[in-house]
Amino acid sequence: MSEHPNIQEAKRPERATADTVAKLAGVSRVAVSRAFNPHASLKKEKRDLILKIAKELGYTPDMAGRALVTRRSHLVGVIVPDVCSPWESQEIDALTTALQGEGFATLLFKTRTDQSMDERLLTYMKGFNLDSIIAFAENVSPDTLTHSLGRAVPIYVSYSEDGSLPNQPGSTSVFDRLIVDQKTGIDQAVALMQAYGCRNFAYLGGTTTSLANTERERAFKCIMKERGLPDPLVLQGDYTYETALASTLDLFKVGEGVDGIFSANDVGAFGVIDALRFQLGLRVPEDVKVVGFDDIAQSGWLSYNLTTVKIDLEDRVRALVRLILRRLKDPNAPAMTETLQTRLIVRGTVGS
Amino acid sequence: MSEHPNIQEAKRPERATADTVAKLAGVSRVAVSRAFNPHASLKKEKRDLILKIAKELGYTPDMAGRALVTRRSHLVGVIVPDVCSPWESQEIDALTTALQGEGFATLLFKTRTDQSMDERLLTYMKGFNLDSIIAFAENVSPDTLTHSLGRAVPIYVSYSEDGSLPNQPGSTSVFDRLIVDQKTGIDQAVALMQAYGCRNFAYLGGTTTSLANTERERAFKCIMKERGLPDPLVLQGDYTYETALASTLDLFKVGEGVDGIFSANDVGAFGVIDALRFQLGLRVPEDVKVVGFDDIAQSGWLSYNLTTVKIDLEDRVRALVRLILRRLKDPNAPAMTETLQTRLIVRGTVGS
DNA sequence: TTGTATGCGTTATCAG
DNA sequence: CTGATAACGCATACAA
Repeated sequence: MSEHPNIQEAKRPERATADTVAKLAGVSRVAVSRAFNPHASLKKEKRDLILKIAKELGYTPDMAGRALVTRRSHLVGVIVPDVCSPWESQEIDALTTALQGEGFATLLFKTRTDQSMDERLLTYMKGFNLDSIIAFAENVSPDTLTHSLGRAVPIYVSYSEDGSLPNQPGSTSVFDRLIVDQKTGIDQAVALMQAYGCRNFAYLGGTTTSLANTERERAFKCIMKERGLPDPLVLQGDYTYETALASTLDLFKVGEGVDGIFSANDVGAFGVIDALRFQLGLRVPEDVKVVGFDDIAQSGWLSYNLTTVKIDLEDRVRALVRLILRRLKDPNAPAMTETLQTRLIVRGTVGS
Repeated sequence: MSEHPNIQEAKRPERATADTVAKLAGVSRVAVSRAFNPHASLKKEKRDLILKIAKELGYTPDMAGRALVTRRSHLVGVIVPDVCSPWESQEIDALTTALQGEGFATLLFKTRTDQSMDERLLTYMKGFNLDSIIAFAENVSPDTLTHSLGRAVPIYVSYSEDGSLPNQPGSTSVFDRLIVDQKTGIDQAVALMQAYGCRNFAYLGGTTTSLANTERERAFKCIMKERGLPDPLVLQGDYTYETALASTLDLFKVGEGVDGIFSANDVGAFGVIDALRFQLGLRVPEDVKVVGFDDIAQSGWLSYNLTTVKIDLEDRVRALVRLILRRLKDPNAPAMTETLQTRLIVRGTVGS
């Protein structure tokens, strides 16, 4: 019926805009905006009408337009080296759920594990104007993050109370922290192994550049000393099953007599167990006792049934979300901190 | 030095904008825009100057502003019921990497598995103006997706060639599809089990509402018939380890004599194996042979060493990215399709 | 409570 | 090759 029918543009209809709704409702487009912002004042019946028409038209406020003026993107960036490692995927899962509940969407960024974080990814991320950033990758320093990202205050997960962080040259940048106190859980683990007669301990590490690993190793050695136990052997690792398996084979080729192995993560512990059982003909826990770290879902599976130090995932995610929300409420507040405890989950890989 | 020093605003500096760069470079802001769009024509030395100044100022084009006018958000939505299930986390990992390489960021959305997809999530997603959407969740129909989302053409993963899709009432909406031909792999699995003497088969399903499961079960039964084998017992499942374990216990409480179990996914197969070995005192593969589906990384672990039907993750992700890019190049193109093959990976859970 | 005017940061269009 | 101008969709300040 139109004078100039445009065949090409007929196919994919443009999204309804606030003006469309306003026209149909007989109000101004500001009223439409207000209808979608609960705190704005608008006569109830008018709001209801607008919302009804909006629903019919399938109208939703455009986040890009909104972000431009409110300076809030409702986007939270998550930087991970590996989405597919069980612990991280479980954390991302919980985090996404929690953030979604608060109206934020999770933007996933992957760093290449083998390579130091390049600037390109950071400037790329910056363009999205993230409201917050959580760095699970440990090869990117908070300084770099703070400096190269705009409004977002990064959240850094660290594993010791004394504020040690990578590459900080008298850093003045503000960032929030989640501190995991892993000493309690590790002490419980060592106590249990000791009670079951372990004398020769080995520590299977994660990636050497990893802060979590460095601090875990430090805490483990410290506790060994406190308990009057000899220094543990240290095995090279990288948090993967394959490396853990290989390292364990190496260990028993050379140094014999190890009867207790503490792994920096659960997946590594699985590799240790499989090497012992299927390649070395040793029994777990009778011959060698094994403890892991994380308490991922797979640790409860009967084939492994792993005794492990648990970081409570729900607690951890709640703490992260608290940090994000508080920071958004007051962008200029001083650095904030949350602390998390760990505890031992006793299953079948330490016993007699 | 300024006449009206503003103490409050001094703390968090505003992001540099195109105008800032333009002023310092002595050009118009359009030139700055062009400097960041490779296809735009701009004298080389001028572009270099702008890029250099931009780098010094830490300027990056704002995606929100850009999206507003280009109508491209560079955001790809991924809908998943569980990020933490191994197969999905591995797929998300690969997909994020691939998309990042093409300049897209991955936006993660979680659906509650136990509940049908509610409209709120969809309208919420719509606000982000996604360039594309990949639905790994199967409780949301492509019609709903197409209708309630704006420009984005959804990609649907289906498991049969005949176009069967959930809730399609003569659907006219356009959506692209990735079809997984699982029959080849399943046939190889049954052939192998048959060769090792399996006579009484059981099928452990995934979630009953899952399309993948429905088609997997149909294919399995069809192949059984083709090979002159009796109808398999069907066990209820939901893709989880725990349910698989419980279902297997139930199975051997009642119906004895099952000597071959095919699980709709690998994690389920792990549950089956653990139930057989640790709770029922049966040997795998000597007493019962087990085959899984997916070939997740954990299937190679020695404790399970699972024979399984593999979907090639890299192929799958490449196909998805191809679909996205082609659709963006031509938004009005007719529905597109990619097909994927499956094949058996032989390990230790079928043998003698 | 409501509407008008303005600006957020960018690119498309068009004129030079 | 370059610059001025308008537009994208929205929320805020201000005036009514």
